[in-house]
Amino acid sequence: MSKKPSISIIEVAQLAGVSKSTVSRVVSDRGGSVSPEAEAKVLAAIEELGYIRNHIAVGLRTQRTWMVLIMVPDIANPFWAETARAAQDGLEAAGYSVVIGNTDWNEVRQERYLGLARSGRFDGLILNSVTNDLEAIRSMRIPTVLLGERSENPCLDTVGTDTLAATRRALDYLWATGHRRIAIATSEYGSERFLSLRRRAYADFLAEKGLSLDPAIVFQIRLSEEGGRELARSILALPDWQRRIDSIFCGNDVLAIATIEALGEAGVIVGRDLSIIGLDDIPAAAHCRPALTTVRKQREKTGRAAAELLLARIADPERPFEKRLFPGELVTRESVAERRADQ
Amino acid sequence: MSKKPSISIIEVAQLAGVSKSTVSRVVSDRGGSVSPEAEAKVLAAIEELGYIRNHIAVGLRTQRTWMVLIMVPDIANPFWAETARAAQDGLEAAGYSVVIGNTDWNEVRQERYLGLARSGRFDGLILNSVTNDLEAIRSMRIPTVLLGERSENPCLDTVGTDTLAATRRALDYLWATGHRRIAIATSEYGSERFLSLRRRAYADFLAEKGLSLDPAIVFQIRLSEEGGRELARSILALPDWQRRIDSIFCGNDVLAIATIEALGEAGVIVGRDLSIIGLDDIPAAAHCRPALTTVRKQREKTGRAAAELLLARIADPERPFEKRLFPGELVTRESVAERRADQ
DNA sequence: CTGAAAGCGCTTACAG
DNA sequence: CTGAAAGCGCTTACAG
Repeated sequence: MSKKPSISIIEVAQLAGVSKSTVSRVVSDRGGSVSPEAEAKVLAAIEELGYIRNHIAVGLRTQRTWMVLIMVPDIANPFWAETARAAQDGLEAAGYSVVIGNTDWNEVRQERYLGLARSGRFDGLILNSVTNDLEAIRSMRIPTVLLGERSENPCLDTVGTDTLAATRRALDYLWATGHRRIAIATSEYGSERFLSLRRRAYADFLAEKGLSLDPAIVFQIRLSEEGGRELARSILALPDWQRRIDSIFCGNDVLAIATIEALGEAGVIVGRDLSIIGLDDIPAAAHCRPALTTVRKQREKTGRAAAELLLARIADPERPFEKRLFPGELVTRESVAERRADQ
Repeated sequence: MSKKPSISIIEVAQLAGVSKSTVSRVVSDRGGSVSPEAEAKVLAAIEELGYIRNHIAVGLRTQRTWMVLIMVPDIANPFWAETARAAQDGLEAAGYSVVIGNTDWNEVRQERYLGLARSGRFDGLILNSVTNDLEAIRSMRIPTVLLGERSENPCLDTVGTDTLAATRRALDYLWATGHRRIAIATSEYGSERFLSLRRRAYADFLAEKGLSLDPAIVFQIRLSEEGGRELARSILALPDWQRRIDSIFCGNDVLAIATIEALGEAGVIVGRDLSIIGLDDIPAAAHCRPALTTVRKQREKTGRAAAELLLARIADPERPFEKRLFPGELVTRESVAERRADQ
């Protein structure tokens, strides 16, 4: 395990009896301009020496690393895992290696990864940003695609779900099943310029139905298991909560499922005492009890689209920004009760 | 989004009126040997120019990238996600950036990532290998720690759970609750030199109890949701299966939970008609119905230990190999029935 | 404390 | 088809 002497093209060239230019020509697969004999000698020397191309050096020279970084906020959430996997497929097919950065909803970590990108280590970035400072990301001038819409006029390529419409679909379903005291629980990146799309859909919905927005039932919460336990506590702590809330739209399934679980431990039966609807449709949504009614996001398509847009951006840095949003699809299961509409 | 002109220490040096050596001394944090005035001028120039250090170049020069790659077979499995997260904490504290590679149980992908490592992009590797060719990994001479014991005499640093003991614990519990026709379902990396530790524990257990090994109830299956559906099908396809199997040890929780689910759809009630015990204790184990009895692995400790061993290896490439195994802990829930011991 | 110079391992016009 | 040379952006002895 000692520092390997690191054999380079120079040694290969010597052994093969050619110049290092020639060695470089054969190892860099840009084909052409090497005689079969020379190539054979070089290949033999490479084999004999166990030469391995140093991509750090290649990267320095060519300004290309053939690596792409996908940054997600929660590696343990299957939604991200599967979206990343789909993107990975598309990128690898184009010759890139993909590597994942877990920001853990943490700005410091995100900054750290962005620093990596800035310092030339990746040819492209796919990320779900933990912050709203998209401008900072854009100004890095690294090909980037955003996973998840963050504003309506993007300054970056964007792929994701039409969150406004998906949230609306969930809310409409709650309404149709007779719910009138609908709460929302979602994370908030906290600037008024970038009011979360889920929150905006919620506000629009209430306004349209002539309902007033009760700040006490707008929960700002991390979209995680921990958030779910916290949400359950917040609900239960609300004086006379059953009068004030008959249903909750949760910002994602992980939160929804954890909330159901935590509420269950407190004796509240979701799907009867309280309705919960999620967003994502991760595998666990079908497995938990009660099974979660939710709005499905199209992970596969989203991931693939992310890869496509990134490849297009790398190929042409000047092309206009593109946004590709996919519709969500309602999946009804057991966590939403049917109430009489006049209740 | 055009190629940035990439301002380097040369421009900074010019603007600051010093040599690039001096600039380098201030940006490389090895402190020392720069006058306060020079430093101030350099810092000002950096600020004005928006200089960003190119780590590809640094990496080429210093042979250090300050990046570590963690390779896991299934990013969507919370077990890996959390273990990786713990390792990430330890590594970042030491100044490294960590990035995750998802091999998806795929040798080609693993090879691709190893290629990245070989070509100088990472200072260290933490991986759960999809193959048994540990020698190939060792011979790369890159600081590496294995996540998960693969053989008893390791040629690499290893951290993980004492799989032999953990499996044994699960089997003993099945025995203690009266099960006598115990099946096993786990993946197999397929060489006799490296018989899976789970399988070995199983064989030892049967031998000790004087039970014969029935190959028909030794299921070789991928440790995934898909594997669970396949396993359910295999069980159901076995003629007179209820006579032949009263319980199954599943190689991990993802497999166990998916199997419970699939069996449930076929009308088999786990915890009554059949007992299932898992390994890992992922969050879903507590949430599924019936809740899964399993053996808990210590993800946090494992991840931390991986970081520690890797750091130690990087610091001293010649130190003897170390193996750190943590015990598993039985967590009883609902998926294992209590049978009369004489049944 | 500071600068000139060599060099990390490669690629790429430029001649030939 | 092939080689000599310059250079990617940095670091690091070596002098001073």
